[in-house]
Amino acid sequence: MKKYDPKLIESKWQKYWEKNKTFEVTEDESKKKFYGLVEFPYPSGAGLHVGHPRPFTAMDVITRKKRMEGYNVLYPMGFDAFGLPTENFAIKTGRQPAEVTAENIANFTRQLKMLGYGFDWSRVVDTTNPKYYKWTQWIFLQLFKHGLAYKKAMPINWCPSCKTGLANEEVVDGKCERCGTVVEKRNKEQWMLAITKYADKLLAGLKTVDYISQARIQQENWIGRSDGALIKFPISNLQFPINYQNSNDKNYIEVFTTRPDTLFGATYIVVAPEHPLVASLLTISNSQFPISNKKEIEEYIERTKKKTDQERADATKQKTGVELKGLKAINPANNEEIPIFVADYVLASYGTGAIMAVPAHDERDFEFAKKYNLPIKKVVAPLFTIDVGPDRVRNDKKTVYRRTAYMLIKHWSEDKYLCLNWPKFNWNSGVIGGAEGNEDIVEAGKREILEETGYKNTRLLKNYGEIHNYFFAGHKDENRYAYGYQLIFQLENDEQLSTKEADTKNHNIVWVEGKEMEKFLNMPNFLYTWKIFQGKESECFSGEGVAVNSGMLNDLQTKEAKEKMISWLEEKNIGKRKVQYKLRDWVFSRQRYWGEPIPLVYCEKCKNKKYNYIFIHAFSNNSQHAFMPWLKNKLEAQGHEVFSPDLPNTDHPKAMEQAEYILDNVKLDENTVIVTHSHGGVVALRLLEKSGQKIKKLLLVDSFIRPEFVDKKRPDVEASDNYKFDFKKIKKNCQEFIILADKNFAVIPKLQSEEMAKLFVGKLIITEPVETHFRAKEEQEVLKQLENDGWIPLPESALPLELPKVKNYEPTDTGESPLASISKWVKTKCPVCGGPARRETDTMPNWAGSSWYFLRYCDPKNDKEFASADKLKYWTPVDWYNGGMEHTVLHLLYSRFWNEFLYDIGVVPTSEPYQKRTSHGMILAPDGEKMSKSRGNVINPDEMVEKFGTDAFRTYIMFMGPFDQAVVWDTNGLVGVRRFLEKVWLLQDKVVSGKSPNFQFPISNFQSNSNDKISKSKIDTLLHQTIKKVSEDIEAMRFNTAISQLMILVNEMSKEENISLISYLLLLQLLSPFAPHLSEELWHELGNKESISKSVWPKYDPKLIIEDTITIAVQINGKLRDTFDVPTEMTEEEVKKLALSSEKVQKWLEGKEPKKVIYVKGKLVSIVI
RNA sequence: GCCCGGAUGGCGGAACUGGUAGACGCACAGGACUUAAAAUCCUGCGGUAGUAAUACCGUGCGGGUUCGAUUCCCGCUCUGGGCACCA
Repeated sequence: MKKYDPKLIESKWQKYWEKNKTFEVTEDESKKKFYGLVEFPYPSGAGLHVGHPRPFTAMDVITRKKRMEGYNVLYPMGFDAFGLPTENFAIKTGRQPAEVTAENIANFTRQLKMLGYGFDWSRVVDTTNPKYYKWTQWIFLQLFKHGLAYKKAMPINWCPSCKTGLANEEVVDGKCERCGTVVEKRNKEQWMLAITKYADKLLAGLKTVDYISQARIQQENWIGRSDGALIKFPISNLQFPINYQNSNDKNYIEVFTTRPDTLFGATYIVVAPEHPLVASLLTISNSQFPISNKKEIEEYIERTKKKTDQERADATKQKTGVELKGLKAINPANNEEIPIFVADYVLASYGTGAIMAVPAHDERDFEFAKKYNLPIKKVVAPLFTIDVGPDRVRNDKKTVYRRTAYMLIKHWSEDKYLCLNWPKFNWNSGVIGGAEGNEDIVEAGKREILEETGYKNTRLLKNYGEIHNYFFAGHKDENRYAYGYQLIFQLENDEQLSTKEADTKNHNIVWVEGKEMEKFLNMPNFLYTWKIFQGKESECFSGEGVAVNSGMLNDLQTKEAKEKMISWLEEKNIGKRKVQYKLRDWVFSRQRYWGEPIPLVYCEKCKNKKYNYIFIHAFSNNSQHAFMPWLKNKLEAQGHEVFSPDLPNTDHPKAMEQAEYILDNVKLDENTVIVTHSHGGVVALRLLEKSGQKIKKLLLVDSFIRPEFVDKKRPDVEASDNYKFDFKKIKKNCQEFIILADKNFAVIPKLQSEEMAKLFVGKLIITEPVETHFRAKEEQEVLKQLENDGWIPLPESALPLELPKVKNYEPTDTGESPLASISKWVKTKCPVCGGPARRETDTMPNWAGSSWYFLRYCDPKNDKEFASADKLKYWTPVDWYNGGMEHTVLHLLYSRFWNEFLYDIGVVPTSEPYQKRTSHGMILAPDGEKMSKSRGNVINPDEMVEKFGTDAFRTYIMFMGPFDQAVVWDTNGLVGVRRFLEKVWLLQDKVVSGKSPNFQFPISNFQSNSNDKISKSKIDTLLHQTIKKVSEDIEAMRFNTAISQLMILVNEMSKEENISLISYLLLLQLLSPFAPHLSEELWHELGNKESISKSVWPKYDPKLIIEDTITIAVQINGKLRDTFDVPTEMTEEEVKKLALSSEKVQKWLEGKEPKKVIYVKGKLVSIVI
């Protein structure tokens, strides 16, 4: 027998697989597909470290097994190569990033091939290859054309010393990583992607996929849906008249709150330092608006600029803020005037950037209010409803409502408290007293103390406000709903009535030491009050309860109170229901060189171009309320022509008649833009069909193509047309279609809008209008869709827009992208008008290329599309995606967003890209730290493979520890795995039938019932148990226990004289996903001609895995006292009898009868004495 | 600070759904083989007491539920990941 020489056999089989294209796949409809995906690596200069192979090996094991199970397996690999580290390295060494990247990819490829993975190398992708990023840019253009990309001023990190923008990573403790200067925020116009428009879809989609719960929960939290309300707080002392009905944005502050039920408790307003109100107040002259502390505010804002969002949200730090002195708001619930603060604990990026502060019921507001001495008004009382035990509320008893004082009474000098013990009801409480009629609750309390305990002189220490209690009062045989008040008293002295005079028939008076109180009190409300008094529970109550001191909301529980408040706000038009997401739009610009150029140009001429607008209004409109007069005014002010006719017969319209009316009165040309509303859409379609003249744009505002409405009540509209259109002709006559739909689909059904978008290949915008069905009010979205900001997308034929090769690509000192200084590249022609234009100089973030790479793998060489529909249909969705914990939020969410969008525009077949998601834990360096070049603790796999061989390395990586947890690298551990493989190698000597040329391959039907009947020996049982365990463990990613089971099997086999060929071949198959080279070698050595990867994965025989005897444990009072073996089929009675008769058990029983004997089948007998 | 995980011998870890804690591997100790070493094989290996049988303690800490808790509940400590321009 040869010696086990990994180097020799590993390179031999790697060449064999490559030559035979063992792992290359094509679409094969006859087979079930399996798409296994791992996150493609960032090819850094340091090369692969031992952390990389963990997920790659795991998925290699899974896909090798799937392949043997008959699946058509796609397991691809690629490189995510744009990014900061390469760029910085290239700058430092004066080289080209492209050059460095190519080298790194070559090195990574060599290392990956060395590790023997079953990748389909013919499909490799590289995000920096123009043939790849052509499609990244193409997808961006689709996003842009569908209104999901927009420019917005966003703060960037700015180092005033280096004069460059910095990535968050380059900012350490608020200072520049390079020079240590304090980093500032600077505003810069950036491209944003409107991922927030997909918030609800991304949230809903999570319910349809199989993600590890951590990933799902993290994503849900990141999207962060909260249900609440927007509420307008009028500013009381500006000159504008306050009128809710016509309020405009100058005289109110709008807040978002999740607790509209606490509006009566809002005692001040806080706006974020970046809130537009603050800036506008500061620019307005002092004489007009008396802000007396303008300077203080300016200084405060200056200070917050230097903080990160994280520092600002840090609840441990003291909250700071400044009042806008001279300005007041009005709480619309009670018309009280309240102050307004600027404070940085409110973030501009969430909600409206302003909050109503309810210090009694929000911890942050509470802390702030304490610090600045602001009023705290309690409007929610905790509610304790007893629903278990003897005091539970009884449905068959009447409920009596009472005002009640719940009192804790401190001794006059010592730390002890006057308490009551109620023997009949098993209550331990403070003193309880009911109030009579309108009696003051504190007076009532004092009176009751006197009556019940006899103490005369009491002084109120604290009043913690209301607490409600709902329970069954046994002594009165009725349910009690107590409007409780939490009062803390102190006795002034020991002056007391004689006990006879006091009423003590139901309770005993007890003095309880302070430190015993928590144990003593057994009524939940008293315990709660005690904890507040001790400072163990916050006085601020942020939970749900019952509304109090809240006018019409009083007595309602939080849920109902919220609803009622929202209805009231909507009715009065001072607020409305609002779903708010924590998710923010995606900052898509980078001021860097090494990224995909954004394929847009800016054209001043196109921006200023004037258009001829035609407005086509709806059914039953007339000149009294003509179509969108506000829009006409705005567009005319910008210099456009607007034709907004009163159409004939609007009450009984005929679409064709109206279309002809327009054609008679206005001329269409290439600069014509038509805006329609509702029925106007039908008219516009007839117009386009008839005219034959090509126009610029058609904006369909909540329009339709069939007379089907949500309320189904418009006979005149149904009769207005036959609704048969020549869509081809219509499409040809208009360059651009925009469909604007009402999110609530209250008039026009959703399906119609979606259908139109598809028919016209148009941009579908779904938005929530100010007024349902976009009736008469000013709508920002309508204007936005008409305005031209001068950004022109490159035509598809101009893609890829390649990165220019330049010497100097360092960050500039203006904060602009390095590309901005290359004037040859920046200056270009407008693809629309041919005039001079300038290119966008920002590049895309690294996330872009990785947001869709899994789609490209399906069809990596296609130069007509990003991937063909057929191939996508066959391979997607990814069946199993494994990646790092560190990617469970951003990368996963971004790529889900892109895929969801591509699905919406009809170019990918599934809305969710990944069917299943798992995560691996990190491999830490031997020092327990993250491996990184800068720490100098990187372990290189080259070295390990050299020393131990690829198979040992792979097997060890899988054996190290639980796959989803972090593990520390330990090279010593490799020794054991190498020994294990040696053992497997040596076993070939024990194979009995030797090489058997007559053997039938494949060996899929090697079951106990085959001709080669395996007698049920100990080894066979173990072998089949191993088949079961390894199969199940691989599926559940419990690789470590799969391998330990193989070790157990091999150890047992080594003890045998002989082993059968069948057993050995089965062992090799089970081992092959982990150690493919060794298995392949031995497999062929024993006479097989085909690769082991083409053999059929073994199945276990259920009859063979059952053991003949089982061990039963005997516990006495939970402690193990004996064990014995019994035949598997023994009955419960027999086992119990056997257990009781055991000598050891008899000894522990000492002749006593056991109280209880519990039998757990096949496991143990538990005896209770 | 907020969100999501983790903690078991000298070390990596195992333990199905609440049922014999420490499988498997490393390290270590003793022995066999060998002139010797390496390799290999055998034995032992949580702690304390005891020659032993055995007993008690033991899964980060403090409580609780249970016949029985590494596993469930409450309250902490330490630690890993993420926090929107690292990938």
